[in-house]
Amino acid sequence: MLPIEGQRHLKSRCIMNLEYSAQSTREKSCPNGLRIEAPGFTRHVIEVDPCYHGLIERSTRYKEEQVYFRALSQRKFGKKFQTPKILPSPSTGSFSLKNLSSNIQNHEQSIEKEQKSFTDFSFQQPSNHQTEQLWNHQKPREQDEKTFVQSEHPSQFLTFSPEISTITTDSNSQMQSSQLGYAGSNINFENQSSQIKTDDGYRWRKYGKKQGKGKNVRSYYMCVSPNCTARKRIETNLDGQITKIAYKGSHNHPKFQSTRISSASNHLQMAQASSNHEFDKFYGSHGSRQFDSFATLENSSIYDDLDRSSSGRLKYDAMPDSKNGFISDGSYGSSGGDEPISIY
DNA sequence: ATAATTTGACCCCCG
DNA sequence: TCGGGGGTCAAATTA
Ligand SMILES: [Zn+2]
Repeated sequence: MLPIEGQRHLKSRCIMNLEYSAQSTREKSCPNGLRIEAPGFTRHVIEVDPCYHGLIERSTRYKEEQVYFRALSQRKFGKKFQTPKILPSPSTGSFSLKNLSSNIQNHEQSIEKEQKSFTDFSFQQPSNHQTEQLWNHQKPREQDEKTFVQSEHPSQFLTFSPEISTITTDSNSQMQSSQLGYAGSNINFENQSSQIKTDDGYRWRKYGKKQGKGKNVRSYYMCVSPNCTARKRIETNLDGQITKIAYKGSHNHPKFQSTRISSASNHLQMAQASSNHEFDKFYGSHGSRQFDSFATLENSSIYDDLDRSSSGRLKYDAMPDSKNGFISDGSYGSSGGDEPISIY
């Protein structure tokens, strides 16, 4: 699944290795540059070197300890144009990764991973005071530490002083950076999915992900059944372990999981799945163990209308005892959320 | 071609 | 109004 070198897709991305951004949560573009939101941090603004004005419009999320910035925005240039050849830099030209390796020191790992080139922006640190605190602790797990050392320049303002690069990454790049990284860190998606069952008899499609402040990541799923508006939110900690699961809305159909790959493990569901035809029994019997919390949800008329007025776009009527519309499943030890919870 | 995931961009609330 | 957050959309990618 991971792309291999020389694979078809070539992407160009302008990647900057910012040490400090390791734990940034997300970024937003702002008039003066890029705003980086990091848990615990006060906002950071990255000033963009003039030569990049208009070229760097937004950043992407960080992956591991890095933050990738994309230089051109599709919006600006049209979607079709989406593969920005990162312009040969105004100032410098493209470079190969070696150069940057020079600058960016500690990330050998990362570097090697990205054998492609990426841009390294050196940053200065005008004022950095409190910032660092964040850096120190927070480093999640082992891999990170070695991988990165972002000690020296935690800065609040970064300035790109680009040596730009032309990156031509082929897909492997991404894999290296992101996936590898994760893989390296003990848990990777697959594992977790396998070891921790979150299967509740429904099929969900992921539609969003967000890193919350601190150490949890929330993944949002919606039921794949047509017209079903049920949603599920899974929170995981840094290690990828699920710490909480919450539901929102109710299903308008029986459980169905037929499409599940008949992996040995899902027998029970299969059974139920097969009976999609009877809607009736669904209502009566579905109460499979822990997810009964659903029951509570169901009766509520949450979904009557989806007007849009609050979060995001759809609005659901406030549910009693629900947070943001999601009702956490009690059985998941909704304990603060740091502790991995065992499922099943 | 189809289905699912990824993820930057947005929306909305709140202080 | 900005900025911190939570949640969602949807085009692009992948599978
Ligand atoms: Zn459903």
